[in-house]
Amino acid sequence: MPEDQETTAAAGRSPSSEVIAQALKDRVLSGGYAPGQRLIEMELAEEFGVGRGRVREAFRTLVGEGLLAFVANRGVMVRRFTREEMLSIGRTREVLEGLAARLAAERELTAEEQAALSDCQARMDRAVAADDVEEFNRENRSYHALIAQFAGNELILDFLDRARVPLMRLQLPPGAAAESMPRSNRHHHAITTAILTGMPDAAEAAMRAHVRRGNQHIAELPDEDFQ
Amino acid sequence: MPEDQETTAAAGRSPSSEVIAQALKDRVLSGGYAPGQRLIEMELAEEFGVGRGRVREAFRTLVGEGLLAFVANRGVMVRRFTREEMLSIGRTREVLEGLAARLAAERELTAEEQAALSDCQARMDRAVAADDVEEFNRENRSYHALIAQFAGNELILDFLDRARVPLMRLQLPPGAAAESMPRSNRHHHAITTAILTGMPDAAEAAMRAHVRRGNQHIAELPDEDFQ
DNA sequence: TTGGGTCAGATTGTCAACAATCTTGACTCT
DNA sequence: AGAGTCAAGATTGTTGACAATCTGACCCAA
Repeated sequence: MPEDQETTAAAGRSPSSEVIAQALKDRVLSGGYAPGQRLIEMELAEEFGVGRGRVREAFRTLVGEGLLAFVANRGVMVRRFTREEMLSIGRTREVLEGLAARLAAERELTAEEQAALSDCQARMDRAVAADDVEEFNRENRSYHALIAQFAGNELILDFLDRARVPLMRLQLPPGAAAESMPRSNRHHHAITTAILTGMPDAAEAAMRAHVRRGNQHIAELPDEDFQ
Repeated sequence: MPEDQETTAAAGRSPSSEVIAQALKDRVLSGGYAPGQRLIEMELAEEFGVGRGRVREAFRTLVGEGLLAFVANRGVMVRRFTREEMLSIGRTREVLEGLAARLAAERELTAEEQAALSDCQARMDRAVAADDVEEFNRENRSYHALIAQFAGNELILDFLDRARVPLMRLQLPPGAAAESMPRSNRHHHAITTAILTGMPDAAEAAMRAHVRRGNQHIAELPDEDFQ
């Protein structure tokens, strides 16, 4: 991967441990690394053009954040989840996304924020009309990220990042398969309306129901999807 | 602190980075280190009898877990929270504790688990009757820990650990001051009953109300408590 | 006094070398 | 063939030494 080399190593001279941690985090969250994949200190040290110590420290940060798993004398690997764990995590995601929706509805959103939410909703509507699953998934991700951001609560953002890790493994946001796309978008409409009209209870309830429906989707996946 | 030296350094030969991280974590959570206090690599390296690298890696883990704050070229310090941050975190804690109560109520608790919960409740009752704030605080902590454990969801345990960090700073669980002790315990009774009788909705609602009331307490603290 | 400059000590940042451990594959013996 | 053994290579664990940076005290001039 030579172009990757250029973007990461050649850019700023000698990236700090934090920069490396962020780069690795992005790769894990975007699915660049597969779950269970082992990360080799030396390889990454060479790729980033630094000593092994810096890579080790980046590893430790990500272990603390729960993205990587550490085994003594074997190094780190991208954390892997069983179906039960994913369902547990999904349950947690349910209340956190619900809280984010509530907080967004409680806040006085700025005109720009309201527009951003409406625009995102409109793009999802178009994607559903065009039956474009890819586009819908993209916008769906933005939609949830937007709401979490509007909540204005740093910890929720952190926690949701972590709670979304296992979803990457399934490539697509749960419940966004072709058949469930229209239903998912109906949920979105209920949430969008509740937030824009300032109804916290309704926003939280709608979001929780929405996420719960997605988790149900995970429960129904065949065993093969979990190795 | 010479006796501390003995308990940590002299015990097992050369503690690993993880052991050091755990030891530091305990000190932060138990108030052994004050918020804002700077931790010096060399000091700790000598105390534990290891090189600086191991201490640095322990630091990085704790930064990832949100216990320590890192500043480039200045090292780490025990993380300090503003009142706003504490309220944001409290809000998150509200839904997480609520979910834990719900999951505990949804599960079929074993006889032992039911007894443990009842016993804890009884001890709190006695503490209230005896007007023993110290004892009530201790049992209150056990009570919440017990419920989180009964939820059987690893991630909630992790998240709640993190969300409870800023409370340590205030020495006592919020809402457990002498005057609010009876009210706090009335809440506990509602929660205990809902869990033992298998009423998830009631358990979650009661727990959320309980935690929210505690957060209100934080909002009313004088500015001096936040430095 | 006050503002700024500068220097020494303290502390963190970084690496490369060596030690310890694990993994792999070939080899042997039954 | 199968199981056990061993050695070589790969990878992680650890440290000490040196470089870079920050902090605070001191000094001097306006």
